Amino acid sequence: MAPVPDSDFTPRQNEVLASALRLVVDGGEKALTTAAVARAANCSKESLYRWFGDRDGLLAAIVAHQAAKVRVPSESAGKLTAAEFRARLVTFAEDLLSVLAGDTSLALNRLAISQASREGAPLGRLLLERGRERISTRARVLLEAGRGQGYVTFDDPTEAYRTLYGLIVRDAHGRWLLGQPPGGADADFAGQAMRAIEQFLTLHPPTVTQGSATTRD
Amino acid sequence: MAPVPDSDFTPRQNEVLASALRLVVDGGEKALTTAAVARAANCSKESLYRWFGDRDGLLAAIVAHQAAKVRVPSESAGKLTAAEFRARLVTFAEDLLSVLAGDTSLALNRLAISQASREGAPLGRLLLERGRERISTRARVLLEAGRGQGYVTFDDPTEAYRTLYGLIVRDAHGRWLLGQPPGGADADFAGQAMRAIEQFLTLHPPTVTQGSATTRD
DNA sequence: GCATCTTGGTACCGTACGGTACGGTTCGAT
DNA sequence: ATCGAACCGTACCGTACGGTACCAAGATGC
Repeated sequence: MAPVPDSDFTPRQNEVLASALRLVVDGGEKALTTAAVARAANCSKESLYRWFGDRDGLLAAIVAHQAAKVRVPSESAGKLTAAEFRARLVTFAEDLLSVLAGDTSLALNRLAISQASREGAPLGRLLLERGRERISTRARVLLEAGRGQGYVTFDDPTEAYRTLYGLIVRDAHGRWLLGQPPGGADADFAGQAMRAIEQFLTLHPPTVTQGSATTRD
Repeated sequence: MAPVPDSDFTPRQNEVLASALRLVVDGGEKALTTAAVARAANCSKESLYRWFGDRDGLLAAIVAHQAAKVRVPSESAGKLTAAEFRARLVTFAEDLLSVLAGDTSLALNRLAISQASREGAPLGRLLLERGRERISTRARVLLEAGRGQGYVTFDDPTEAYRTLYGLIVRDAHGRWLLGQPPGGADADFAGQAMRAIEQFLTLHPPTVTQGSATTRD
């Protein structure tokens, strides 16, 4: 039961964390004062401190709370045709762009980045381990499945994933983080995703030419 | 002569801004209090406010000050051989990685990102316009010169540049911003640069096979 | 009814920081 | 020599925020 305990937080605490997340998404870190959280969540500051220790603990809890609900479709990827494999890649790319462009992702990344100068950078590491690492794992599983079928070629899955990431995201994430809204060509996630996969498969071509369903442009 | 007026700041003011930059590089935004700046720069808070208006003005001045000293090698790129063109691309890639991994770049990007939630996000726009835009312009000039000679193929220079950026930087900048130090394979800027250019030229191959100095694998 | 626990609400404290005022000093202009 | 501007150093003020203490209300057990 408890398919995923969300985190080690009680329902009430998760409720409070959701409120806090709303605050930080809307107003940035500056808006995330303990008093504001208490008011927004209808709880007392004393409870906040009892549950999360201090403000940093609250921040960490917010990140953990959100990271816990990053559900990876698990992919399974038992047996795929070449076209299915390609479609999975495109879907992954679209998902990645959607997530990175989302309000919560941007807000949490900004939060973690702004705290990254502090020694240890626990928030950044949390985000890397529970966010990016999960996503990259999903992609690597998919890539290795494709390689097993000869749909794609590479030596190091991590290296291949990083190239894939670069082709999908390019400089968009950086621009979004700096406040430039996803407009213009950015917004066409589907088109960006297809282009990226096209390029990726050009760099890591299949060993067997099967189907060649994709028309070059 | 004042080879470049740095900005519209007096030498003394630039000196103060340099001190402030040191502060923010070392200790993050939290360390950048007006009192600390005044102490580090041996100037009075009153002067800070007279010169820069308020704290936000100071932040903007710091960004402008640093952006002003981003010197682009201008490239000129009059007539290049294929090998020279390729070498220029590799150099650009190495420069880009070096800059992005540098302390000041990371500190200023963190600063601008942490303020990006504020409406208008003036710091982020400043960084985009005076930092990234300058760099991308340099790259686009180079790319168009290469296209003129048939060393590379693309339709839209901006699109091509973004792909180039993605292949060079991949997810490294994001990881660095989150506090993960440039270690392991990341640190090999030269190797990363060569790989990226190799991949880029594979995606945007020359129209004329001249020299073919690079062994494709 | 009574004790105990948890939680919400409010008041409070200490501090840190943005911003201002003022005295003293240097330095160039006249 | 004198004036005035710019500037440094410091003291000061108001506020906002992190963190704590205290009290009231409901729940639970006996």
